[in-house]
This record gives sequence, structure tokens and C-alpha cells, in this order.
Amino acid sequence: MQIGELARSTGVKIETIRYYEREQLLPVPQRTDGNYRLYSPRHVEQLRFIRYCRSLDMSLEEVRILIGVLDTPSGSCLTVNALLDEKIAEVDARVNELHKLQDQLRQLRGLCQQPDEVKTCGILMELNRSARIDKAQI
Amino acid sequence: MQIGELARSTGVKIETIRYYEREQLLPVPQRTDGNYRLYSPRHVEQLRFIRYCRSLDMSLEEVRILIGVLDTPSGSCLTVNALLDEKIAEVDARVNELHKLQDQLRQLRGLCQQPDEVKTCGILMELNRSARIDKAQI
DNA sequence: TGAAAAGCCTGAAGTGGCTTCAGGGTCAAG
DNA sequence: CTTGACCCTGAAGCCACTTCAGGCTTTTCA
Ligand SMILES: [Zn+2]
Ligand SMILES: [Zn+2]
Ligand SMILES: [Zn+2]
Ligand SMILES: [Zn+2]
Repeated sequence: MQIGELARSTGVKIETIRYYEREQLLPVPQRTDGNYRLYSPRHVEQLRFIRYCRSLDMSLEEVRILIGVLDTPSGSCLTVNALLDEKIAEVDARVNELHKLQDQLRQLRGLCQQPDEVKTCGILMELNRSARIDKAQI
Repeated sequence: MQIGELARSTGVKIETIRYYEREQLLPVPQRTDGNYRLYSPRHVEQLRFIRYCRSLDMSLEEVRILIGVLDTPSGSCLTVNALLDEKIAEVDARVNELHKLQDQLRQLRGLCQQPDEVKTCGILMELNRSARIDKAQI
């Protein structure tokens, strides 16, 4: 299986596949005489695993760790549990932030129902006012 | 006011302030004889404005647009309304994604209550199984 | 047979929003 | 007069890719 077929069958771009190889997330594939990469079903599986982990918001570093764990089947899975707990906490925190942000944005948007001149726009006045008294840092 | 004082009084790092200047988000400040930057209250105000917008998850490009709008007080504020509407939609979409992610992560985490060997860990088995049937792309 | 088209290769640079680093210069206090 | 706090510049690093430049290989089809 060449890289194009792997890309089509997983929905991952060719460049991304080569990038994962450079980053050592995918094993080095065989090559044809013409220097084309040749992949096995094992590669398909691992690439799908990577993308599924990425869809769970894991970083490539975390995926690397998980792949390492999978490669030592007799080890303990404490690492995996810790990684997931941390990830859950991160996502919860981010959701809370975004909820606050939703409130702020909607409130701000409500300040201009009838679009008018910039200098009297409730949104821009509020942006300037809030900035002046803002204490929250990113 | 030198850059250090501006940094302290706004909570923005010195390097970030210089970066904003390079990116033309802050007006070029005066300089002392020794080539130190000298800031005015106008700079403090604009820097706070930038940071407040950033805390609302706006990109620097969007902040640039808002600054441009503010600089033409007789124009209309339609741009601002559109920008906010788009931002609200983005945040709503992201929150929905993260809610789904929370569910997935918690469910996954529930698959390993008693940490055991990697090869029998419910989490890792599920990660592999899901990857095989996964259709969702990022 | 030969040329175009489709597919693949590499290495480097670009993206955003900064942060960090290397290697300096300036200025006030002791 | 030296120490230390403060400031300067330009370049590189971070993540997870994407894009680009320039060239090689294989297939197709006239
Ligand atoms: Zn919610
Ligand atoms: Zn308005
Ligand atoms: Zn839910
Ligand atoms: Zn387990």
C-alpha cells in the first residue's frame, strides 16, 4: 500500500503521514525500488490509533507515551489512567472558561442592536471601558 | 514610562509588548537618548484593549480590525457586530465539541477502575477498538 | 514510442502567538 | 568604578501541521 492509498483510507493527509514518520510516531515503512513508501496493515492501525487519540485532544507527546505503553503489554496501566485524569481536568477547566466567555460575548453583543456610528456603538464603548478596569489575564 | 513599568502595570510580559509593536498592534513609542522605549498613557490604554480582546478569544488579526474600526469613529459598527456574531458561533461550536469530548473521556476512564496490566486494561483495549472503527476526523 | 499526467520524493519555510536565547548596551547605587 | 537592574536586537524555538520549490518514478493513452 502506497502513501496515497493510506491517506485515502484513513482521511489523513500525505504530508501529515510523512510528518508522523519524522516524529517517530509511525514505524519507518519499507520502500519500493523507486523509493516509494510501502505500508502494511500495521501502519493503518497505528495511524488510526494516533488520529483517534488526537480527536480526544491528546498531544502528539501524549500519543507517543500511549504507544510506548502499548508496546510493553506486561507493564501497569497507571500511566494511562493518570494521563486521562489530567486530560479530563484540562477539558473541564476549558469548558468552564468557555462558558464564561459565552456569557461575556453575548452580553457584549446585546449592547448594539441597531448598528450605528462607531463612536456611539455600545459594543466599542464597553470594550474600551472593560479594558480600562480589566483585571483578568489570559 | 519605560517598558518594564508598562509590563508591571498591565501584567503583560516585556517580550510580548515588543512583539505587539513588531506586529503593529501598538504605536511605535518614543525613545530616550539611550534608546529605551518611552510609553504614554495612550499606550497603556491600547495594550489593555488588546489584552481584553485576547481574553475574549479574539485573534490578533481580529484585534487589528477592531483597532482600525476605533480609529474611524464616524464609520459604521457593522464590522464589529459581524465579528462578534462569528466569534459567538465559534465558541458555541467549540463548547459543543468539548462536551462530547468530556463524555468520551469519562466513559473511557471508567473502563479501568482497578489499574492492572496493560494488556488487559479496558482503556487501552477500547482505544484500539475505537480507532479501528473510528470515522470522525479532527 | 514518447509525452503528458498522476503520483511520489526531499528539505526548507510558513502558520499564530508568543517565549527563549545569545550577545550585547545603558544607567543608578554603593 | 564596578555591580546589578534594566534595556536593546535579531534569531530561533514551541506545536501540529501545511505549503512550497524543485525534482524523480510510474502509469496512461495517442
Ligand atoms: Zn455546558
Ligand atoms: Zn454598534
Ligand atoms: Zn455531555
Ligand atoms: Zn487499566
